[in-house]
Parts: sequence; C-alpha cells; structure tokens
Amino acid sequence: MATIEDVARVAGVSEATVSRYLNKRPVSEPSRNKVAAAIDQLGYRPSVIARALNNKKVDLVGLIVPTIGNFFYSELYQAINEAASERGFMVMLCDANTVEKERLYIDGLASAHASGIITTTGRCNDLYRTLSRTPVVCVDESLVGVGPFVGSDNVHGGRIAAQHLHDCGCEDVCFMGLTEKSGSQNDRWEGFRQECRSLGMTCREVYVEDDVAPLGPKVRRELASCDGIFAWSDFLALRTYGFLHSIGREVPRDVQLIGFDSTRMGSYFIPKITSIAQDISQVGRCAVEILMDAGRGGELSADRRELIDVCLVQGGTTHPKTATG
Amino acid sequence: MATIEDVARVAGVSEATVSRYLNKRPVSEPSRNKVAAAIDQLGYRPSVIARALNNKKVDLVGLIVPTIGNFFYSELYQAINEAASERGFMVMLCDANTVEKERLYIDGLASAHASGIITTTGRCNDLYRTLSRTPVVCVDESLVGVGPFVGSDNVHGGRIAAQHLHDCGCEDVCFMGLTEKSGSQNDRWEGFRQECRSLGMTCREVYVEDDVAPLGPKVRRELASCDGIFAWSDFLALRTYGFLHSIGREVPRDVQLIGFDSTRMGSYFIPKITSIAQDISQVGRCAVEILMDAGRGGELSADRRELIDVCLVQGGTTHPKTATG
DNA sequence: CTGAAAGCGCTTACAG
DNA sequence: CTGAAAGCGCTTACAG
Repeated sequence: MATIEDVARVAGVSEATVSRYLNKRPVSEPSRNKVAAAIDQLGYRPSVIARALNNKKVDLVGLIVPTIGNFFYSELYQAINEAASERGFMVMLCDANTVEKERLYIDGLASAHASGIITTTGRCNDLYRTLSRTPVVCVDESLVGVGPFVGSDNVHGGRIAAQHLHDCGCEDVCFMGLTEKSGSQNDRWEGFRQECRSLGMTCREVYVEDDVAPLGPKVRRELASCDGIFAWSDFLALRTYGFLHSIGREVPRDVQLIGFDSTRMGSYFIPKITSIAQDISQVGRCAVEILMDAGRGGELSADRRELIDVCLVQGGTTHPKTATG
Repeated sequence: MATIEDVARVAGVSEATVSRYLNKRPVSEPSRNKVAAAIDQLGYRPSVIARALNNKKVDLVGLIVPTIGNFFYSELYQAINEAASERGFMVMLCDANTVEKERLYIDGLASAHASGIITTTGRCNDLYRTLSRTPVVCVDESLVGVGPFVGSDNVHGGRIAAQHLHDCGCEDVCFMGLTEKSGSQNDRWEGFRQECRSLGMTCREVYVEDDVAPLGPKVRRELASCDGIFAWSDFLALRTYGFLHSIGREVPRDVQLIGFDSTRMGSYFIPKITSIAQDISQVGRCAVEILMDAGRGGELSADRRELIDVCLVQGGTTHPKTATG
C-alpha cells in the first residue's frame, strides 16, 4: 500500500504539498499535475485512519436500532443514509438486538471518533449521557438529558386513527399494543383515547407480549367483539387480520382495521393495510441535519423536540361511510 | 477526552505499560491496579483510530448489499453480524443502491483498513480485483477472479421446486423471474428446467421488468393459463398471488404457487407462501469464517465455492396430492 | 505556493 | 515486568 510519502517522492514534492492537493487546497499547476500523476501511477488511496487521527473526527455517523428486521428501521436507515451521503458522510448501521451489543456499539462509535450517533432504542440512557464529545440525536424514542429528539407526531396519529374509525361508522373500538410500552406507543394510545372520548366512541385497550406470541384469550375476546381496531404497528395489524380471518370476521365488512407506519410491509399485503404513515424520510433528514449542525459547532439542546406530522393512508382494511372521509 | 498519556501520568507508569494492560499482556499486580484505577478515574476510552494506525487493520468487516429493503439482505446482515460479533468484529452494512455508492463504500472500507469485505451485488468486479490487501468474499452473487464464493445451492433449489409442483399434480408449469437475470436466478431456472424435463412437465418462462412494474399482457396470459408457478423470489410470488387473486384463480385450488427464500416476509403473508428456504444463517457464518481464516494468513482462493443446501418449506400456496409429498 | 517539523494516540521491538 | 524511543500515515501551523 502506497503512502503519502511514496507519492511525495515520486512526484518530487513534499508530503505537505500532496496533503494540500488531497484536501483541495491551493497548489500550483505544475505541482498539481505531478502529484496527480504520482497518485495515479501508485494507485494511492489515502488512509482514512491516519487522517482521522489528526482531524480527531471521521465523517461517519452511527445509527443504532433494536432490530433491522423491522421495516420501520430499514426504511429509516435508508432515509438517513441518503441524507448523510449527500453531505459526504457514511452511516454505520448498528443492529443492537441486546443491550450489551448496544454498549459495544456506543463505545466503538465514540472511540472511533464518529461524528455523531442517532439512536432509536430508548435504552442505555446513562451511557449516552457520558458521551461528551460525540453528539447524539434520539429518533422515535427519546432519552432523558441526551440531546434533541426527532420523531413523528404520534399523538396526532392516534387522533387521526380515531377519527377515521369514527368516519367508518365505528362505535366500539379497541387499541392494540405491546405489553412493553414504548414512548411512541403511549403517545399513540393517548391521542387515540382522547379523540375517541370526544367523538363519543367506546374505547378499550389490549396488549400482547410481543410480535410473535400467540394471542391470549382476553385479547381474542376483545378483538372478536369490537367494530374497529387500531393496532400500534402494521405488523400487529397483519397479525390481527390473520386472527379475524380465522374466526370468520371479515375485514372491513364486519370490523375496521387500521395500523401504523405504512411501511412497505403493510402495502405488500392483500388487502393493503389502512395505516397512519410516518414521513420516515423527513424524520431521517431532520436528524441528519441536526447532527451536521452540531458538527459545525451548533448547540445540541437536550430539550429540542422536532415533531414530524403523519397522515392517513387509505388501504383496504377500512371502509369510510362517506367518500369525503 | 483522556489519552493513554493521561492515564500513564495518573497511574505513575509509562505509556507502554498502560498499552500492555489494555492489550491484556503481562503486567505486574501493582501496576495493573494503578492503571485500572486511573482508567476508571479518567473515564478513559482507547482510540480505535490510533490503534488501527499501528495495527494497520481494524476489526471491521463490510457487508455490501444492493438494498437493505429486501428481507433476504437484512437477514443475511443479521446472520453475518451474529457470527462476526462472536469473534469480536463489527460489521458495517453498506446499502449500495447505486454503483457509484458501491465504489465509495469499497474505497472507504479499503482505506479504513477493514479486515474484509463481503459483497453480494455481483457488480464492480474490476474494482474488487484491485483490492490487494483487503480480502473479499462473494455471497449469493459471484464475481470473476475475486475470492471465494458462498451461496445457496440454487440449482438444487430449482429441482426441488419442480419436484414439488409435480407432487402437487402439476403438468404445465411456469417459471417467473426478473428480466435482468442474475447468476442465482439463472441457476434456479436451470435446475427447474432440467427437473421439469425429466419429470415430463411442460415448462415455460416469463420475466418481469422489476419488482414493482405492472405485469405485461404476455406475463398475465401465461400466469393465467398454467397450473403451477415457480417464482424466483418470495416477493414475486406475493405479487403473483395478488394477480391470480384478482382474476379469480384460487391458490392452491386452481394453481400451485411456490417462491424462493422463505424470508420472514413470505411467512407474514396469509396464506404463507410455500418456498424454497435458504439457510441464510449458515451462509453468513461460512462467509465470516472464510474471512477470519484470511485474517490469520489463510489463502483466499478465487476458485473456492461453498454451496449451502436448501430445502422446501411447505406453506399454504401449494397442495401436495399425497401426504408424503 | 511550498517545505521542515511537530504532533495526533497508540504499539512495538529493544534494552534493561 | 518495565521504560525510552521510534514509527504508523497524515495534517497543520510556521517560516519562507
């Protein structure tokens, strides 16, 4: 592997000049040509490692997610990657399926002088707080005292869901979530509950252990008896659809079903799941921008909260009474 | 940020001793304690950058994929991540949705002294060949003259699909693939065609532009008239199911449908898609092992090919005539 | 515009 | 077991 020293020797200039050329700083015409030729001849590739040791930062941002198996996170990764690469940054996706792995990633990113971390797990709050020189942005799930938050307006999303079910003629609806409640789930439920109340709909709530556990008797009973269901995620909506199908309740004839996220997964399904769509690309872009600002010396206030609006995407699992739903 | 120098000063030893402690080399009891205390007190975190500059390699392997939006790749990433982290390596996922981005990633990984690259795109053959000190392993799609290949036995998969359709009573079957043929698609088609022939089934082939383009008239005609379909991917199988559904052909009563990959996506669907399953975790593990061997000075023969076997996973889109299908 | 020199934070022979 | 010193490949003031 050729080094900058080799290039300098071949080009007949100093290493400093080669370095300047590499960093697009002014270099005289003749020097420029000689260096370019030398680089070409040697197949020289600058070492980002050595460069990083001087600059004390590398154009890399880490994205920590609980699992890339969930479409929401893979779409978020793509959005962030797009926004970051436009600015010349690489993004390192970190699939932290355990807290222990998350710690390793945080450590690794910090000691690699990453330009920033975007975290979505809502975990390891204390560790993130110890990061003095690595800016952190929370996306989707917030952390206390850790830097700005960017996420969808989940409360509003819950309200929209309630309104839509109301428009579909529902009177007795049910919210379905995970036993382990996250901040965003709570917000969706909160918005939903409030709006149901003001619209005069009866509103219950059921929770399932996780995405794969079988539905318990209580859950099945509730799902079997209401006329509208708001699932906290499209994934849960899919499962609910399967259950309703299995007991002969037809969607949307007998019961209206609405999910959340509107990821590609929900739209592959037949019928397509009616869903509250997050503007994931907007969320990603916003998070990256905040990080870039921080890199230019901007402040990273832990109080800042950016809420991106959501909207309803009509699918085939709900049927509004009026065309102007 | 504290440096090794700070630690040495606080501990009252030399930097070399701290370094030895960090690298788990023999250090006397008293020194060890003093260093540990100093590290703790300063919140010291070694710089992987500085370390990498000396070692001339970093415990990082890059995984380059054409899109993380496809479940096959996200599952492969998880498998590789699992295997790599067991060995103390991090994996950097690189979503190269354009050739240009792929070049940037290759360059970045090489100049960051990554321990290896696993590529799945079948692109940038020439660039990979120029990588002298970064070992490369091809997964799923091979490259000429670039290092070992690891992938599923697609030819066998094609054969199994044909046998299964035959077991389901099909006589006139159809293979469905993408216009832009990849090596793995060719292999599946080849195995399928051969087995169809020896089983005496009529076998046609149709191709669609890409995963989202609408099905052309010819494709629709063929799909509407055969009694068994082998889609090259689960994703295509899902779309085919939607089309058959829309024209009133019921699966599996009127027509048998089988996909490939058996990713989680196919199993979310109702009915679950019958599919040829790749042992993705085995593929990932194998690729990582080869890379680790290379790191220990092992040879990386471009001729080596590891074929992982596949198997049928019965879903609800086919119906074998006999229970012992 | 350009070169000599010091330094980024760590590691590794080389002597003790 | 331990320390002084050189070096990894680049960048950046500092003088010209």
